Amino acid sequence: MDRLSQVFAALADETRRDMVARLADGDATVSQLAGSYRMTLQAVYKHLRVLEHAGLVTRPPGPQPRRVHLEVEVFDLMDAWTERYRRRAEQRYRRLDAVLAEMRDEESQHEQRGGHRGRPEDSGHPDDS
Amino acid sequence: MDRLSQVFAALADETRRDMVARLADGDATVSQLAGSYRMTLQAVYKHLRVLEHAGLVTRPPGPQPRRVHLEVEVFDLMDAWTERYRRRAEQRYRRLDAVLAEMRDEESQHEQRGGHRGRPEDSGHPDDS
DNA sequence: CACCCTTTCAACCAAGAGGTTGACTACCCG
DNA sequence: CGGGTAGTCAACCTCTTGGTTGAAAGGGTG
Repeated sequence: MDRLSQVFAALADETRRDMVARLADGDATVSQLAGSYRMTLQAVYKHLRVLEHAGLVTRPPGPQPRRVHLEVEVFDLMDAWTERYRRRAEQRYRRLDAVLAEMRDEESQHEQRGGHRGRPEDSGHPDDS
Repeated sequence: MDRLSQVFAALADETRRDMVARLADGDATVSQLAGSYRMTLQAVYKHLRVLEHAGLVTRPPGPQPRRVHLEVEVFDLMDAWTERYRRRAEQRYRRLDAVLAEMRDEESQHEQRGGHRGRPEDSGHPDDS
């Protein structure tokens, strides 16, 4: 499972998102966190491990009450991904607008002509995910 | 399952993320999409339904080759969420920096004094996810 | 109408995720 | 050293997920 999948999967769970929210206000220990949820400590611990494997959270080793720390930089990963495709889609819209504008221009130049219904499709996409 | 969970869960799958990438370059039909993956058309269709339920994709009803359309606005939902907690964590850092600076100041004012090791913890968090 | 292509539904299966209980390890403090 | 608290591991259960095959609708076009 690649990194991005792990991050998205980690945040797809409401409990884990709530933990992130909780940790944004300050580090906490496993048992402190467990106090907030109606499930066993072990279940909370499992959630924590998911967040940890996704890199959303770190637990610097040390003395007994180990504190869980949120690593917000991981959000940048998601942002980069979404931004990439948001941008592409927007560019496509702009291109489409341009094409439509062009068609309008042509139509108004030589008024009334046959219906040209060519679909500008089928441009092979370069297959990067 | 709430909306945000659906969106994150939808994007937690590599195949579905690739579909989003593919659709960012233009709408496509189910069978066109299916051509790109080494799984049955029905499996692709299932993925599409997940994306659709998450609101990441729409399929305006109409004549037979139904085209799948990407709805990038949904990304705003995720952005809003991440931004919220990123901001909180940053504010917390700033506050921590301020506290540390203050401690340094006090120390340098009346040089050498007893160790005051009060942990500024336990501020009840307002429990919103 | 009959055909063909696209889309959709349904039943089934293997693997994974979220949760539980129970036991075991690690550390701190008296 | 002994006990208590915090953290961890492991086995088990159930429900969901990603995938399969097989079959049924939908809807243009000859």
